[in-house]
Amino acid sequence: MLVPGKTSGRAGIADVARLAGVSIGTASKALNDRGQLREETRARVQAAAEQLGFIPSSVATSLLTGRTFTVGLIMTDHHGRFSLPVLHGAEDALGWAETLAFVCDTRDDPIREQHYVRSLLGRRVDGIIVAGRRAEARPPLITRAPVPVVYAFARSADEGDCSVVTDEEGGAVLAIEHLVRTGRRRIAHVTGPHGHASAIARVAGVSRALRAAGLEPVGDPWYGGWSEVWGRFAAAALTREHPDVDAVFCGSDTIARGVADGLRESGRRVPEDVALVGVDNWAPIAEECRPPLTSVDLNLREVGRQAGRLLLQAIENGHTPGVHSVDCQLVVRSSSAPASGRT
Amino acid sequence: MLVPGKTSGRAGIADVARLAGVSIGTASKALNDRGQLREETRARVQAAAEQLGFIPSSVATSLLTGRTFTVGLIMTDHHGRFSLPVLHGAEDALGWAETLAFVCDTRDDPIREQHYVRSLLGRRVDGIIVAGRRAEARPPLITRAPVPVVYAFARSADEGDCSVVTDEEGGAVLAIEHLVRTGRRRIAHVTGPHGHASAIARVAGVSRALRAAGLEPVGDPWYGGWSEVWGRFAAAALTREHPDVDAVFCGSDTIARGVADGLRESGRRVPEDVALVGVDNWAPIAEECRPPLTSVDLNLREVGRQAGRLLLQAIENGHTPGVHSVDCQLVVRSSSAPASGRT
DNA sequence: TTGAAAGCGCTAACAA
DNA sequence: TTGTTAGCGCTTTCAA
Repeated sequence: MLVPGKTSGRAGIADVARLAGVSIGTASKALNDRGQLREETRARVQAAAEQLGFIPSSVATSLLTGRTFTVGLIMTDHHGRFSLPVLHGAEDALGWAETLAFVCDTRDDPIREQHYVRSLLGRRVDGIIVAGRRAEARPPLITRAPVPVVYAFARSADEGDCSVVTDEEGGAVLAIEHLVRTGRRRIAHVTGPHGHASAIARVAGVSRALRAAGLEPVGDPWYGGWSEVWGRFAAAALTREHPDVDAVFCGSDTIARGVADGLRESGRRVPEDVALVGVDNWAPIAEECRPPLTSVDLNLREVGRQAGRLLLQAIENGHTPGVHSVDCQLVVRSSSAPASGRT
Repeated sequence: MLVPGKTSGRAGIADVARLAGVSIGTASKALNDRGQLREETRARVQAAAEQLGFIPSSVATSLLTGRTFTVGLIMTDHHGRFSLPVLHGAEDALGWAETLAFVCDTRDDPIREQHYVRSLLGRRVDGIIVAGRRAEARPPLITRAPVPVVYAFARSADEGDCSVVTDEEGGAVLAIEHLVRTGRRRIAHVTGPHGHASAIARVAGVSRALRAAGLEPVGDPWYGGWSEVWGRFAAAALTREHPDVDAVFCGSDTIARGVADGLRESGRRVPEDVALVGVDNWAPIAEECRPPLTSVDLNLREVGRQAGRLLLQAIENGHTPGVHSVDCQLVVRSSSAPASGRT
């Protein structure tokens, strides 16, 4: 089955050495700028390598050094809305092709996850990033990994692990502060399912920020789904029950878009009568919203960047346990423009 | 810099052999079910491996066999709407962790692409999948790769390469046929920018299907952008210029959603007065559309699956040049329900 | 300044 | 049935 020595047509260092008329060891030194070599020799070897299109096999050096400059990125989020930005951030931190990432989509299946982890370990990855799909804590990897693991976005339920998360509560605070600063006083909160970790965190942030501003909430938080339908429904009910509402903070851009449509259809103008802020800053929704939606960006890319950085650090200098939190960022669009001259 | 022999705490086959009281060679045979061994020995070795949590280093076997069971997946599509399904399909074909994929996002930067390719080649990937972002042909990889390359979604401009694409023209035909079959006769086509490959292919499909049905197009194709704003604008203009229009085929779900809103706001009911079909079957848009949108699915996952399959085939049995086309699939939702009893 | 040789973890011939 | 050895492609001592 295994045919040894299937050295493809690729040039090896032996070919380079032969072409340059030096020994393999000398060629190695020349190519890696190590040791003491005559400049002429070095140049000759490099020219030979160039000519042959020599690309050193990192398989060989990995075997030698025990390091592969390779990590695993496990994503559980099938459509990638959350995992992709994390991947991009990780790529930033991993130095654009310095270290490469094996991406594994587990489809939320623990069996598959285990498979992937084993496979990654067999490939001797230097570390693993686990990118979750939601803000809930997730169970740690089943397989005990002999390499560092960093959880991104969804933190590990094990406090001894290293996780990077988004400060969702802080994001809500940002949103409310923005609304207050732009003159809104009657602020409602429409969010996703009751009991959902993100919803809980944001509700906490809303309360905190409203209290700090000396404002009463407009009714209880409105729990529902993450859909536009829910947003439209909530908008209708909200204007009926609290006709004086002048701002709505929504648990997601999707909800916010529904609220925007719902408000418009019940005769309220956005942002003149009611300001709107969503969460996710998901371009296809936020930018197509009428009007374009002010939104809290979860800064997932930065989460990925941090995760990558912490992973490299763990690989080089050991574990950094704990939950590392990344701030959200408010992206202002027209849906929250001040009603009048109030600033 | 390179510290040789940094054998981490991981168990190696030598440890397994020692624990089982056999030689390394014997341990290898036992673990790989090769050679003739006493059953008892095999079991003892396997137990030892189990106990030590031994996972064989594929780095070593890769060096030996010249095959890494690893591929590169280059994506140029930053938000992953097109590349992710391709990745998932590829994972299907690559046998869920049998072969692992390094995912590289080039951000459409040729320099970065070159970097990644070199890095992949250094890691001795068995092959490369290049997942494009649009239906336009793309220039082939700059670096001549000594391994098979398959282009997915965006085909290579070089006909000698192997590409897997979606049959966009066929998708348009599917849409028109569906509309005709459900009794529509005055069918308009609103699409993206003039000159865009996808738009061109779809326009061709529309003409073909209309001609086959013996119908006249309702005016020329409406070229614009891929946005909802364009859809809304087009809907208004369309109903003004062609009040008898009873169906609109849109170049994307986003456009279709704009058209849906535009129609509703000019007093047309969807689907009672006007049926609507989009392209992409992008859940967050198609499902949130009012009403939920019938859409042509590009079958990107199947594109990825094919690409993976062709790549493996190329790795094992050599190159399969040419453009391989995958059919689209119509996903029917309420936006195209028959107006009355006509079937 | 260069070459020769050992060895990374493992498999597969060959020897015992 | 088991052990020994060579070697995959490279880096790095150490000797020349």
